[in-house]
Amino acid sequence: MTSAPRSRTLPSGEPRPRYDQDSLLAVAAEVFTERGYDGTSMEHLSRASGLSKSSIYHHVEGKEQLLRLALERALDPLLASLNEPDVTTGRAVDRLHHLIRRDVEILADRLPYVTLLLRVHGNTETERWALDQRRGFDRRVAKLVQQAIDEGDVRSDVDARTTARLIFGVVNSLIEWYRPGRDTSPAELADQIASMVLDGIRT
Amino acid sequence: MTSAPRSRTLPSGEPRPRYDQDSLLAVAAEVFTERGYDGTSMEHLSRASGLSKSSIYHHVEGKEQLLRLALERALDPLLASLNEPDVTTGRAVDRLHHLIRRDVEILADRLPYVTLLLRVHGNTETERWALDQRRGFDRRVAKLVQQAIDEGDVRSDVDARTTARLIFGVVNSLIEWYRPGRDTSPAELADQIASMVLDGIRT
DNA sequence: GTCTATATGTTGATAGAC
DNA sequence: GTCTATCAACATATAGAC
Repeated sequence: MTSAPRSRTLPSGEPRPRYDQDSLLAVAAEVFTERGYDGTSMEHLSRASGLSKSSIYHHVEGKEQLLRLALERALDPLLASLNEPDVTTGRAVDRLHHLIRRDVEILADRLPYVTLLLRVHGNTETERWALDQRRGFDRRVAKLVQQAIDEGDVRSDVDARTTARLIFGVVNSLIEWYRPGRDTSPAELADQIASMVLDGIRT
Repeated sequence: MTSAPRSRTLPSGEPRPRYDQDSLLAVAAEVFTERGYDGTSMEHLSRASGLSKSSIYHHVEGKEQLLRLALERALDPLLASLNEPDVTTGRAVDRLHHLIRRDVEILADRLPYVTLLLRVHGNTETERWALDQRRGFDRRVAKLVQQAIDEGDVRSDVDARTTARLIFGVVNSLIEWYRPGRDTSPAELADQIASMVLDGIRT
């Protein structure tokens, strides 16, 4: 698991992330991702982290808080991507292009966290919250696609909502097989995908 | 999938739901699909089916057998689609077109079963078996894409394996939102998707 | 901050009456 | 074929010593 420098003073604004909580979170995301949230017991997390079960409770309130923190690791950059300059200015089809590239990069960068996000079932309050955040994201992408259709750059024989869903169907499917390091670089992959997707949807 | 009571008329008194293995399976697939396999307890299945837990054990050996039967409902037609005449004769790009159309139809027809298949984590023997079947399917699709590249009909700047994965990334993402009846007809959807995908990957 | 030991509830599965 | 009652195993979480 990744280790982070511990004693550096961080810029104010966010509560100082605790080293132990962070590395525990990385382990938890990996195990949740592999076994599913429900299929993961505190015993599994204990073995994977090398901590006893009760020591884990020293760092986090419980299993569900680990889930929430891990999901935020995926949701924060994804939601932020919608507000980046490249995605908020210019022709809609170009903004869409940037968004696709950006989100492939985020997915590659935060793979276990995004994988977790995409596999969540609405069994707990935290899971339902995550699903709700995803829906909000999807809605905003659909709006962008609609704009691109209105501007005449994207085919209009398929409706915007469907097109938006298919686009992120492709992007999100990366979690099933993409492994940074082993496969193409994130930037190159992002180019290939954006190119294929746009060839498929353009007028 | 609706939890179908037996078609037979029941003896006098209350219309107690009677189940055979098939209708129980439909309920199980629905609940597994909604809550995840690990997140589903026999108690959940009991409530959803109207049977007591122990009555469920009269029909099936246990929870994992329900999973296996449900997964076969998805895997059988998917694997069979690879051997259909339209998919085994002619130019590779056309066979690919047929395969995409066919699998969108299968997905629409067996939605809860395919959804379950695509969400499985390798925690149990049955789950690992399903993952293995999926890998075999993917390999055969990748071969077909490679043929289409060799025949000059599909772009060669992205490798066959990646292209195959992206194609079924789109198709499989349907489980996230497609609902037969509410949305476009399966045939129409299959056309739209095949069209977009092929526009994206053709030379 | 870590551990062992344990409280308390839920799980998949079984026994046996009707 | 259905049910109620029950089990052993395992779940999340806590107590308290070091």
